[in-house]
Amino acid sequence: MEVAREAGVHPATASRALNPSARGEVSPRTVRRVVQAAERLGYVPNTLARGLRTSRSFVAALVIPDITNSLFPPIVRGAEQVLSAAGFTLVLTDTNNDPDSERGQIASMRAHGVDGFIIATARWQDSLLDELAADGTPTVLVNRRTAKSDLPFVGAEDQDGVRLCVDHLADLGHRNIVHLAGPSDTSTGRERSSAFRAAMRMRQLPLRSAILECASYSEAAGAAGAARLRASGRPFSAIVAANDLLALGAMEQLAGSGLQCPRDYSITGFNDLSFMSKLTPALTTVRVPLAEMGAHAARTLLGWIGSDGNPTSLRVLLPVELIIRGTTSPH
Amino acid sequence: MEVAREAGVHPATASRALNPSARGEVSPRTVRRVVQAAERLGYVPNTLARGLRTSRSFVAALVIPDITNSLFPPIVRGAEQVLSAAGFTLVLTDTNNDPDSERGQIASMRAHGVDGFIIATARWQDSLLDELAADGTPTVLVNRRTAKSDLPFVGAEDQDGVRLCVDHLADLGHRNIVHLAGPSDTSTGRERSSAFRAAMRMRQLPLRSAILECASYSEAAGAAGAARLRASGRPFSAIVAANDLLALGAMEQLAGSGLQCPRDYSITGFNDLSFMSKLTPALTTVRVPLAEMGAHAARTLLGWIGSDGNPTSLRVLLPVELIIRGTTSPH
DNA sequence: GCGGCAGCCACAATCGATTGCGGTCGAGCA
DNA sequence: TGCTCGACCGCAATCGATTGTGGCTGCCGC
Repeated sequence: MEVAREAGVHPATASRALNPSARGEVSPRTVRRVVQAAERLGYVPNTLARGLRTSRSFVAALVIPDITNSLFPPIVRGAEQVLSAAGFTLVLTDTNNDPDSERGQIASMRAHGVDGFIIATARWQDSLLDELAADGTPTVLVNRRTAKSDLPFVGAEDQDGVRLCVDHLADLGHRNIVHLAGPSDTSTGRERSSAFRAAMRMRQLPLRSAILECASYSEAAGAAGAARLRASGRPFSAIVAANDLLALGAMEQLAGSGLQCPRDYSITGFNDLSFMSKLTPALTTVRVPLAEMGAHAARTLLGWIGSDGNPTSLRVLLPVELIIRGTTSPH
Repeated sequence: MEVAREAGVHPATASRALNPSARGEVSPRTVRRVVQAAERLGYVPNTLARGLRTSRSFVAALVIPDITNSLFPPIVRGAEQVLSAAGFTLVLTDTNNDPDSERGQIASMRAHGVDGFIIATARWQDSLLDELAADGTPTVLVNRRTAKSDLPFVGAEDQDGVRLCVDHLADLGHRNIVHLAGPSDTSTGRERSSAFRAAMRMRQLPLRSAILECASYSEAAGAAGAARLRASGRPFSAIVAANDLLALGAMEQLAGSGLQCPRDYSITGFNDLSFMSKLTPALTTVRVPLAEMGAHAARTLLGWIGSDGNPTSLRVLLPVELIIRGTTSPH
């Protein structure tokens, strides 16, 4: 406020004049003087000083494993838009899939007085998140969640998505459907695979050795999974991959051993990353409203921060949609 | 330091004990007591308070136009890794391609006491950046630069890239090569198009109505450019697009009027976004070391911040590489 | 035995904004 | 005229860390 002392008033008065909710305690004439002085000096309040006094920094942190994975940019964008519209600043941290560096980053963010976290890196057992939940730091999980669901979570209707895939393939006449599952230390891996099991049972299709868990959500892991599938000799005419990258890796691997999609087998992905529609054949996949997820997570966080109390909703699952393209065909 | 007063010493002493460079002024015994007390309490220094006193926040801001454009995530990642290794925090802001919101975001960042900026949204005439340059805020431009080059810039050898494309096409026998240029309010648009002109002249190829400027770097603008090219009746057998998205849009548009690539024409892109190698036909394009660009920009910024003086290098251009794939063929 | 020096630490100011409390002044009323 | 009340504003503490200055203690040398 040193600057606005240019108006010839006490910093306390200037502070009140500039603060809409305390402006009533200052005469309109003084308010005018202060506002004009502030404009003249191009005054920007020092958020650090304010944060120090009020312990509110209007900063929210978004923690993601790898920004170069096309899954995350839409989430980031959705969150950014909501947050900046609410006057919040987004700090992004990319943990590089490394729990240790995640720990460090989150500690650093807290030292910076961040008001809350949106976390997209949750593992199924995640002690770090348990700690955050325990000490009441406003934290919202997005895309993945932890086993204990004591933190609000914004995700997608994974179960629906997988069922749509299985039904679609079954309707096309496929019976030997296998699932390239995601890692079991992620909620998406677990839930999509259990949804696969349920959907297959519903259709009375064979489940024996129909699920292969992949080590990570990457093309390399998808290729490795497909290689294991081939090596096992297990007959299959269709694959439900737990996400798009696994599907891509599997297709590449199978192409290497002469299997063409959709001539020799069908495959579905999950997430509908950008460019999936540009591939040849274009990938049949489940579209997830990623930007909405980010935006909704941000809104949930803002609600929590604003209420000073507990979060409002504990779990929100956004609807998904099956996008049928070229990688699925009748059997 | 209230917390470390648990050690029974004055906060000033604790501060010095915890500060490696001032530790000499405190007896080893006291240092040990303070360090132990800090560990016991799980002390994390309050960066706000520190920043308030020292006017150094160890935060750097990265300003990008649209995180969902695959061009930017690698840059973000490269910068993030360098910054967090140096103990800095990255705050990301997505301006949504809107200069007004960019102004607001940057003002907000400065209020937060950010130590410096990395900016990927530079326009050719950019008053906002002129202001930043004028008042000495550490700022590094990445990918694009402004007309006045008073700010350090980290980019790619665009000239080389375009020349490689033209030479490659000319070597394949193409003579009627046209350029889908980027917007002229970006440095990349201007420089790639002037490089195109130079390369064509070098090869003694016809330049008449060979350059079509696109309104933005998007698929839609690329499609519009291709439509204009068709409508003009200008003969062509090859296109040098100013970036991958323009190439994609053009290919889609031309496919709509029956022209197949590479049967009927060849085309090259620029940047080598992820998934460009997965298309059919896979895009021949210029690979730009995006992550390196981000990392180098971050290092340049850190150098500036650390030196308290002026930036070291004013312009760095990283080498590019032509990746020949399926969209170019002999004529 | 006393002056001086150095090592170690405490005091207090500072960064910029917020906020409870108290003081001043003018108006209204008896 | 004197008292009260309320509007308005200033004082000073506070948030947590940093840092220049000064004071205390103990040891050394003369």
